[in-house]
Amino acid sequence: MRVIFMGTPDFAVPCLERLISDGEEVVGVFTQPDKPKGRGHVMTPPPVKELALKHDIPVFQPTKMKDGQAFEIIDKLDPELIIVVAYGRILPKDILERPKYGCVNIHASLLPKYRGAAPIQWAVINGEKVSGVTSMQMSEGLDTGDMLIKREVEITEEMTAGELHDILSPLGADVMSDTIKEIKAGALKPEKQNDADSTYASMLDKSLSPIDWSKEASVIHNQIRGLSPWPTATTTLDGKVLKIHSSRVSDIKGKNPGEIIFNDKKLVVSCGNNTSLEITVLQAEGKKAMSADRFLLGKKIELSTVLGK
RNA sequence: CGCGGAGUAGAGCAGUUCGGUAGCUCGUCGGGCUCAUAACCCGGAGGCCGCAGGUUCAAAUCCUGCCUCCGAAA
Repeated sequence: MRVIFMGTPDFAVPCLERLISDGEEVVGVFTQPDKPKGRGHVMTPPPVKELALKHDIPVFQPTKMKDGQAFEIIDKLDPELIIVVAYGRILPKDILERPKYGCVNIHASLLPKYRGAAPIQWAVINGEKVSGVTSMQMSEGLDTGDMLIKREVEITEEMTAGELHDILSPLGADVMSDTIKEIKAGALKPEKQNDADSTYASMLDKSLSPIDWSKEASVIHNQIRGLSPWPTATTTLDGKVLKIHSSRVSDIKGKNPGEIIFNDKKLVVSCGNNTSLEITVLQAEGKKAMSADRFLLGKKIELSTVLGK
């Protein structure tokens, strides 16, 4: 089948790989423009672009989708189907309707929950026990299209958003592959989303990072793993920012929120409602991430020190 | 030329301001104590102080260049 692939970050890479290995005719790849990245602000192509170039697939990186130029390109490529995975752009109606089989999106949540930009992270932050991948027939709204295939995975207590990402990303490729098979077979039964049940997962930013130690330990734990590896939960110690990468709910009885109540090989912090949280992996300014016991070897933290102030 | 921080024993750090014998915590190895231990006591090994050059009687420390890592930028 003649397919155009649209996607940008790592999450989308397994899908493009699968399209290629499934033998689909990928006639073009759309991805976000290169951006300055890393130290020295080196212009870096998105992961999807690198893969596409490796396979000599034409790459397009328009800055606008609505000015008609994108449509023109797509019209010439004459695709039967467009697959969209974490592309990061809204497609106008004329593009959505151009391919014979329309546009299919692979979304990293169980729709209609967690529509939007950061479904994986918000599922973890909210302490969900399950997540998954949904493929849908795209419509004009944001992630509102009819659902085609849905697959679930469990979110465990200690799982981070990064780990869930790495599970859902290849699962997305499976769902995509199956969806295309069924399109060919004409076997799909699109299911409408119940808008009343929908929730929206907005883009993450650093304003979500600071930890409020007066919240319960489990809530903070979810925040920490949901914001890992980016933008990461943070607190402060001696006026310096500490990134908290990983934690565990402790059964020690908490006292004043933010207070260190255990500093021997383990680092345990009081949280709200007499709960407490063990910090297991953290990162000081200018340093690499390290386990709490190693951090304590070089930095003595007195009991009753209060974090976040 | 984008900006900020950092490289010292296997790990995490101090020492650098003001040049003068390489330190701490932990690990590791050996011994001791103990019913026993991840606990406690004694002892040992382990370092081109990121690399290269310069200044100096003398450089981890001051100067110059380079390398690597982290942050910032989503």
